[in-house]
Amino acid sequence: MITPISRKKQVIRMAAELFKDKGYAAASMRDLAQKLGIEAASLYSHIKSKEEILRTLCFDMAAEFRASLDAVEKMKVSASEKLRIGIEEHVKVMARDLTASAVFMNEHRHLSQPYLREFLLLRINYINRFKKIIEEGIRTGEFKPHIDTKLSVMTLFSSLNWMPLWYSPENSIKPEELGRQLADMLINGLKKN
Amino acid sequence: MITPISRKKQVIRMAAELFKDKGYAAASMRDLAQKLGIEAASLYSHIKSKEEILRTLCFDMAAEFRASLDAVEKMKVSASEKLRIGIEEHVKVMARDLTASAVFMNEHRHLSQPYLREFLLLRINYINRFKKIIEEGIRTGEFKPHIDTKLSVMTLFSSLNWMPLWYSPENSIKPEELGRQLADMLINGLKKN
DNA sequence: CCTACCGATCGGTAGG
DNA sequence: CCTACCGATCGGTAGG
Repeated sequence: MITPISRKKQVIRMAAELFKDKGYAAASMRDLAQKLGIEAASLYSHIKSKEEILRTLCFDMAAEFRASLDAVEKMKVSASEKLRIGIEEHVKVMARDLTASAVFMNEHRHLSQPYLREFLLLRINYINRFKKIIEEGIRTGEFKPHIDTKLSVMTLFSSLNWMPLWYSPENSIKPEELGRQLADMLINGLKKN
Repeated sequence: MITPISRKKQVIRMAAELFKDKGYAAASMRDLAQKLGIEAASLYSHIKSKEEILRTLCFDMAAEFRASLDAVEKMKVSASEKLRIGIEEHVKVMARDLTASAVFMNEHRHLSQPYLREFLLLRINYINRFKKIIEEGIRTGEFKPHIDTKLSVMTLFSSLNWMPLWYSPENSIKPEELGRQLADMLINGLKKN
């Protein structure tokens, strides 16, 4: 009875690749079955539905992001340090599964209700926690007083969330170094000062 | 004979909204027909195929981005000024049609060959032109010497390209101001210096 | 712009 | 995990 569990995970992992490559709606269960070398109908002995796979991928990633930020918020460091570490940890979580991260970001809108609503709440909550860090940095005088926090935080997440689409750890820098450089760019900018 | 042209544009505009909201693959021609108050079959007297609409949207936007960058490159200003103006103009082009911009960014992958290949070439070309501006800024000493130009330019485009998904000009700052702030954040960072 | 319709493909089930 | 199959929906065409 070890097989069913790991086989289910294998199905989900292959589905993640397929959803990333073709998009959720354009990826068929027959495509997925072919990747696994089985018949389409056989998939349903491992999973309940196509959307169950998407739900698993999206909510598992959400839980990981949340947990990483929990740890960062507890740290007794300055706001700019907190932001830097938060960015680095977010990158680390994505780097652990770039495929699932891409699905999380691009395909969550295909969740049906009430899951979609729940997902969006988790996401806005996560974003707001980062926004509070930026606001703290403005109050303490670490960040510029005039910055638009909503714009800043959305720009931050845009940069972070697209990373899984172009980053490949093989022929590039390591995730830790990527996170460090990304944080440096967003906090300190490109310009010499 | 004025009707056919504007009606076709109307079909494309409605399709853009639908593709943005549901994604290209999940948006059906019957959905589109319903939005226009006609039968699905009637769409084909205005357009040749579903993909023709996507092609029009993607390549029209690409042409606008290209034209805006052409103008910026001709300017006799410093690299950091060129980057700032390039960002502001990119935002302006997007703001002119946020819906088409969102489709351009999120749905282009559903183009079939050889259009997909052509589109990706246009896009990599555009990105490389921005990369050269950043490299110029490093040579002239305006930007930090150690920055990873590929990472920088991808971060830049991530920030820019997600904008159509969260920005709405009604209850927020104007496009020009958004472009200015976005450029400032990416070039100068959040930190006070 | 409509009615009528087509072949292909979809997610999923029954029963083994 | 398979064979056999279902109802629904897809993009698109013929002919008016």
